[in-house]
Amino acid sequence: MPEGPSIVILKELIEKFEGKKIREAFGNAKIDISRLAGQKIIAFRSWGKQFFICFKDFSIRIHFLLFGSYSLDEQIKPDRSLRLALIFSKGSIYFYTCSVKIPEDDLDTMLDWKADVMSDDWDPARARKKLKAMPDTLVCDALLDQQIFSGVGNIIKNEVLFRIRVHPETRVGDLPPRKLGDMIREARQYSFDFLEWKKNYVLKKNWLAHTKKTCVRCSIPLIKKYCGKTARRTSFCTNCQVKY
DNA sequence: TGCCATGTTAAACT
DNA sequence: GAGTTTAACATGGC
Repeated sequence: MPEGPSIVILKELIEKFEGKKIREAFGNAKIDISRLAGQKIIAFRSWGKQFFICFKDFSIRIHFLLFGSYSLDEQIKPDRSLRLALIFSKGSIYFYTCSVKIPEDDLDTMLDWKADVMSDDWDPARARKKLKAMPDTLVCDALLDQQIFSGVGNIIKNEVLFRIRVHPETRVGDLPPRKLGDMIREARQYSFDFLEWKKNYVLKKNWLAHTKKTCVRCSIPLIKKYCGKTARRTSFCTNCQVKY
């Protein structure tokens, strides 16, 4: 569920509730749920893996972490921890096992919208600038940095590095400028491919490296290693992916 | 059945 | 205090 493209899918599915008034709200989220009833939803916004329900004077931030889920217009699913339910005169939204918060700060001051790889405001030059400032960081960690590539998760990381044929333990500063450009471009491009595949339920089928045992290019076994400071699972080919 | 995973935060350390 | 490591959270798929 949690990578950026999945949140974009949620945003599209939920759009019909924009401008609608909440009739009833409940759940075990640790926020003041009583203030929600009667509120009109001004907009839904997404920033990377974060999803925002915006009202006139405040907003709710939903983060699905690893196990979060949601359902629309359904009965509440049993045996799942219901964090927040929003009931409308026509339809409903249920959020399960996710983080629910009401941020103190204004979203536009809190978030760099140009860092969201799925956004129309995505700014690759800005990403490059941020990367230039951290030459010692490994590329596998850099791709997961939400301040640079908001929305990129572990799947996208693995697939991008395989696509651009770069070893995950390459230092950012050691990447040739062209490869750095490739990484920034593919972080966005793969996210959109992810979006289309996910919509068509063929995401897994299109994985080239993530969870794979052998290289689709040269057939040798892929390395599975928990790379970098983030120590997330990384699959890569020591033959096809160059360490600069 | 047990292990592991599309993630982040906060506490506990050095 | 900084930077780090560890624990916690919680569900479903293989």
